[in-house]
Amino acid sequence: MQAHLLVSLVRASTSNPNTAGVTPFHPARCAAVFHVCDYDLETTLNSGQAFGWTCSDAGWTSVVRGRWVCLRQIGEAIHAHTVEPQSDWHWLQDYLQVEVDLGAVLASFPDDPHLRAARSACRGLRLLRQEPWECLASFILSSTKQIVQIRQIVTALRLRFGTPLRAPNGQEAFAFPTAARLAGATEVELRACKMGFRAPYLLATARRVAAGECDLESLRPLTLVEARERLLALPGVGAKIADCVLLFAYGFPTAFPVDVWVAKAIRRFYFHRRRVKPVRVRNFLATHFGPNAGYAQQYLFHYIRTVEPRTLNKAL
DNA sequence: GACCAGGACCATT
DNA sequence: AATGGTCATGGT
Repeated sequence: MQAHLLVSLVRASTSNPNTAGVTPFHPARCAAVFHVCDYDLETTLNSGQAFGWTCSDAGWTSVVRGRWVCLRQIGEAIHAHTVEPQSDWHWLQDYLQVEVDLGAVLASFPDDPHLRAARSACRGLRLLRQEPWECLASFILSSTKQIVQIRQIVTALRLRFGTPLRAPNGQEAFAFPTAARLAGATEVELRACKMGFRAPYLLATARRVAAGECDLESLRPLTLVEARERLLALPGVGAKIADCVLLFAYGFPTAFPVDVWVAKAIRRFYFHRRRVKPVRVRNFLATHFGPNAGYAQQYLFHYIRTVEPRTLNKAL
């Protein structure tokens, strides 16, 4: 069934009654409200898939598709406001994936006890649709880093190399730096952002992307296998990071990133906590979780991290 | 102070 | 194919 999305636009300063009949909405406003159900914005923005959001009294702010934006959820409404007037909000609807029928996604999960527990522990958790370059670069920086540290590195990168943007009250914000901008940096400059041994990987991949040797937009129409192969050819991109980008940026619904947490969850929940051969795990992952396996992965990740964060290591 | 973090890569078995 | 070492940095 179609997700019932309602986009109502908040009256900014002056309303124009003459636009009725042409479009129900004022063509250019700086605020909008998305009515959503089964959507937990905070959980979603904090779930380790995107690293560019900061929370303040005003709400969650970041730069999406080149626009500064601030979000705040009140009940079943996500309020958004921007600096520049917006003629449409498809860029944000797409990023937030507000039209996805989460109930249908969850219903496609296999009905096993662990996913049932994960579903009730992760109410409203969504997958976003990020921009490929920002997602790819962020996850190159993610290897053996805690989520809080990935955020710190991404923030440092934005401040140091990011594209400046107008923010409210005459302030300045920074979008995630382009591949071209990072390609012109040095490894020493990148290391100053505390990314350590990941610096040469990020630099080399940025140079390939900036040089057009890997056109991230051209991956969109490819199959999962083809797109994965292209990503795996990039320096610093292995199976896990490739799958993150395929799931979080390109929206391949069966991409299934396996990090240390998901590996523990799989072993614990589905293999009696025993050591398993990688090929057995792969066969299991390819068959058990269904058409939205990537979503199931995100639920397992969030579930095992939040519900039992500390007892796990001893238990295993 | 030890252990670990949304890993990739390379050299050995 | 699969294990082990190495690579920075900082949270817990």
